[in-house]
Amino acid sequence: MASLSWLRRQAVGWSLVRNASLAETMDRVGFVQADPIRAPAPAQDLILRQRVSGYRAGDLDRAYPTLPLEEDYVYAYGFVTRPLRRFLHPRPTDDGDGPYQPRGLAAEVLAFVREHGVTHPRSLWEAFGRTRVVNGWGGQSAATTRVLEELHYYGLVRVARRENGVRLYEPAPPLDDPLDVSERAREVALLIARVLAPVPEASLRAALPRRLSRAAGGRGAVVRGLLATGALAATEVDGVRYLWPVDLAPAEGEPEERVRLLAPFDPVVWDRRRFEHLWGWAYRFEAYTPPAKRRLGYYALPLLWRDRVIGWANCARDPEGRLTVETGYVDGPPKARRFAVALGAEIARLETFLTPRGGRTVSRRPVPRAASAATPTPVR
DNA sequence: GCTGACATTGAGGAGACGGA
DNA sequence: TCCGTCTCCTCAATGTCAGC
Repeated sequence: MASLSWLRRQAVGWSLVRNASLAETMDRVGFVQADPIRAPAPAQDLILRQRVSGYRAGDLDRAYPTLPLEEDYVYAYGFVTRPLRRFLHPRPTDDGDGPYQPRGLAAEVLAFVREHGVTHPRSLWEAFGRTRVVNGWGGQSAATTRVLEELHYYGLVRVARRENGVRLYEPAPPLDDPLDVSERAREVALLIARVLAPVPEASLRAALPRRLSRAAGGRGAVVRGLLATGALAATEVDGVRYLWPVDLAPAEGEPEERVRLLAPFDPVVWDRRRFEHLWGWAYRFEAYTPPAKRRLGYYALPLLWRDRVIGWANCARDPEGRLTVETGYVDGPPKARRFAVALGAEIARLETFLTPRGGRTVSRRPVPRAASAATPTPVR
């Protein structure tokens, strides 16, 4: 019979597997969410450092052009393995009226990219001007950049590489023989279920691509189909139904005695519904919260001890370039000395991860500090 | 209760540019 | 040449509300 502790064990054990290489890890996980905020490093790097031996910040960007990877949107924006492209594309349009057809500026920009090859967004300014449009976050972006994003979303261009975080696009190869839409929806659902396993059924449904699922009979039908064929296993704990791909073998034994500072978008903590059920408190990502209303910090990293998320940490560089790590705890820090040792080891690993390859460590000594942030309300 | 639509919120880094 | 300023790019998560 499954229990909350069993779920915690699987949530950590299934996700935080360590592989020798980046390619091996990407093959196993299939998808890694991206976020550009560097506090102290982009989310994709913070996620991969927990899963790839010897990983350093920026390794993914450096390896991307040589690995069979794509940037794409699954349940969030991130990096996927290339074989998944045929499940994600062609994307249905919102009106359901046939495949996406670029018009106007989009058609002109697509023609430009097809003619010139790898294209920096800035190089479009000369040809198409610098008209500004409101972006999805209320800010302003170049109209041509927004069009590139649209063409990328619909699979007509791909990200060739990044320069200082800026995406350079090139024409995407055409899709051979598009697959049946129901098969695509099932494969995407299985991918998401694997990344987030064990995942509450409601969370899995909410994460499925809306238009693709609708074309396949609806989100509920996609999940029911996977359960009916035995591709997904299920159990219920506290009235919450959890699902996972049936080929995942349950993790056995005691959780590793280790502290991990996770990315806000790490699969272990991504689903806030599951987070509150498994660990009994509400973690919130507050980069988009007004400073006066923040309780955990601008970019609080969930702090995992063994198989429990017991607090959070904010990392920054002080004026001398030293890494500062400010921790906070829901119920105070564990008293055991081995916790303090494990936290120190994690901070040292973080410092190494942030050190450029072939470069020198910016700071000699990390500076851990206790947080004075308000304690979040436990979930009842 | 579920779903979808919609509004709201910001920091870090790079490059261009102009003045000292 | 240096430095300060400005502009641009990067990214979803979250809460609320309406409709079913």
